Amino acid sequence: METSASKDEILKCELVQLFGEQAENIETAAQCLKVLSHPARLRIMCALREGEQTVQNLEYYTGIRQTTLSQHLSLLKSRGVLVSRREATYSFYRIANDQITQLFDLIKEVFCT
Amino acid sequence: METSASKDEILKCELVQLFGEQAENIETAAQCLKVLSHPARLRIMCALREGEQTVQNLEYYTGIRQTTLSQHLSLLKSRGVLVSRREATYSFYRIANDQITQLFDLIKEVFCT
DNA sequence: TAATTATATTTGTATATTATGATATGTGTC
DNA sequence: GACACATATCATAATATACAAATATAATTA
Repeated sequence: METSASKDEILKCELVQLFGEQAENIETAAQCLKVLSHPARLRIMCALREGEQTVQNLEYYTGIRQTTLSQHLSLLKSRGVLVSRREATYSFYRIANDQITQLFDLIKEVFCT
Repeated sequence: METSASKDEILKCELVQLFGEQAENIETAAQCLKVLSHPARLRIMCALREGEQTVQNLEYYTGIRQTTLSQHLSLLKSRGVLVSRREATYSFYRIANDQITQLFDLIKEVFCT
């Protein structure tokens, strides 16, 4: 295998062709997948699939304790997977956008069929 | 929110409805996503998308050092994401099945468009 | 204003992951 | 057998993550 001085250029070019416009996309994808790759957070996603929920409902549906749940929600939100709105004392969380929903649906399809 | 004695049954029932036949699927999905959720391993997947490659080619394409690469490959293989075959001194790695390929393609679509 | 409820943050600790250098194995060639 | 090459494994140190208890905040109600 040739290891010329332009190795890095070739490498970069290959990866761009393979993954898209910017190598940065890989970082973004890895970040998002990482945040989804936890049983507790997948359960949260399941519970949110049909629409927004309060934290207490999520606590009930997922069986995750409030402090832990709040931390997972905070992480999911900070990575753009979820968004939330406040109404009185309640926080409502929901899936941030259709792309995430689509990705989640395929994950479900791949692992649950 | 009611917190009756059958809370666990209800919870379990909800999750089964939401995610599939067994809650075990969630664990499996989390495991697989986790192993994909690393920039180096996504680059490996990119390089393998069009077919099998030797370790040295992967080293060249991804820019990951041999020891590190070998460990990532080992992890991907042990989780069923990749398979390998040996030919003389070379190891050829490839994506294990169509489901994984399909999942990877969607990830690419979601994050690179 | 005090008490209550819903949610968020902080902190400590245990565990997992990562990259690296050193080393080992396995295969073909001289 | 000695050597070179491709790949795998091991040990370790740095870093990241997970969970829970305690505490804080924010809105509501008595």
